[in-house]
Amino acid sequence: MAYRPTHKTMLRKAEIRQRLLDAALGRVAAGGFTSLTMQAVAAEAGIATGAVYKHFESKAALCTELFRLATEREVEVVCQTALGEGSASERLLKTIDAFAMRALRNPRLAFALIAEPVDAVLDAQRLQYRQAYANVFLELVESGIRSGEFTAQTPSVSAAALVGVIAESLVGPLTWPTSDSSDLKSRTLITAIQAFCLRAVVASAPARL
Amino acid sequence: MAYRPTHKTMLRKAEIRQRLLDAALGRVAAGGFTSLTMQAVAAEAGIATGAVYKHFESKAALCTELFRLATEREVEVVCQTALGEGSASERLLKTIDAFAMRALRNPRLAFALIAEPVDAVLDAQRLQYRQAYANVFLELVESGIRSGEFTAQTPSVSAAALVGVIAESLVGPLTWPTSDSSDLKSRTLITAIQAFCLRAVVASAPARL
DNA sequence: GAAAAGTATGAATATTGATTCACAACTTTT
DNA sequence: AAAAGTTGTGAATCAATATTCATACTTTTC
Repeated sequence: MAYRPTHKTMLRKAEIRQRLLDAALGRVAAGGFTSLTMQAVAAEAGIATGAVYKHFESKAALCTELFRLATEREVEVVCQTALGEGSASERLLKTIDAFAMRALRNPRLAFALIAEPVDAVLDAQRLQYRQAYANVFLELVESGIRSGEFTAQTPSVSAAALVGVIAESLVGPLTWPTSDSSDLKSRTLITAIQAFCLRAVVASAPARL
Repeated sequence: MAYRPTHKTMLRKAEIRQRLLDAALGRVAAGGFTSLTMQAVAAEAGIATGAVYKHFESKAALCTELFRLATEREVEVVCQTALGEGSASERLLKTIDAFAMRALRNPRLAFALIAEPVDAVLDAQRLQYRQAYANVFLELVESGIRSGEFTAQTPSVSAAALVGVIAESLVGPLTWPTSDSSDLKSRTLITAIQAFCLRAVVASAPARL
């Protein structure tokens, strides 16, 4: 034998792989999956087009990994909030806030992850992503029902509906490039969304937190 | 001079144009905008590829027209229900039912119209489409508030949120190919969605219709 | 430093599908 | 029926990208 990958080379390889993912994420955040070309990613990462294929089987593989990473992070944050401390209502409000703030801070990326279809593979992943959010809300709703804070309802439907409310209410603001996340409008918007969601699950008079 | 289009020829042209639109709609209903190729449309309409361009400037033009027709029809139906007879709550329930039934009856088309992005031009149109629905709900919500049936809320946000609830709750069932619109599951699903929406706008104890 | 294994290059190839084009066929006018 | 305008044909062209490939460079082992 004559060559074995060593720590140093593997580190280097991992680093380039990371650079590729970063470049890809940058692309998507800037112009959606549409603007994600292998050429552009390679160039941005500082290597030749062909070399990308030493790190990722195909464009689909790259997208898949990218999607997984991006969404894992997002879901993690939301999950933390949704299943943390406090009453179910409090957690619902906080979760909506967290989700919306993150989305408004990076509208293009949020849109790409939430709505922009690319191909069959990614679409399937996106469904998983939404499902992941829905699952978080599912637990939240169920705990709210158990504790008596929320009215009787079909938790799976409510969970999907909550995801829908949030996503749809944000698509407009996300698409219109008016996205000042520190803006007064954003605050007002988020508050209104929170109120809507709370009423939907609580059903009694809208608790003022 | 020597030739002027006459009634007969114009009729024939209009008929072929219609055939093209039908073929295109069929395609979209079957496999989304992705499967809408000029070749396929031409073949399905029984003419040659190039001839399509005698009827539509470009693929984009064809898509635009198709979208306009399909959505106009849908919005019309929903609008009729939403702004017709009855209390605001009744109308809300009926509207959700109408929307959902239509969507479940033709899931692929509904998905294409609601969510599948294609290009900038169409995306803009889709926003208009959703906006059109939102506008219908906006009037509905406002009338509900005026009549005292609905609680105080930000009507524009509620309108978008309602569109979101309905769309998102249906995406799963729409994507899973389990779509029996006459199915018991569909009924149950729709009922749950209705209840969620009603609570969200009414806020007092969930009216039993 | 030579062999082995891996990685990088980037131009060439392949693919997919919109669009064009030279030409044929059909309609109306005179 | 010849002229002029319109529509139809379908293969060729164009464009945009993903993917491959012959070749060159790097790193490790001996």
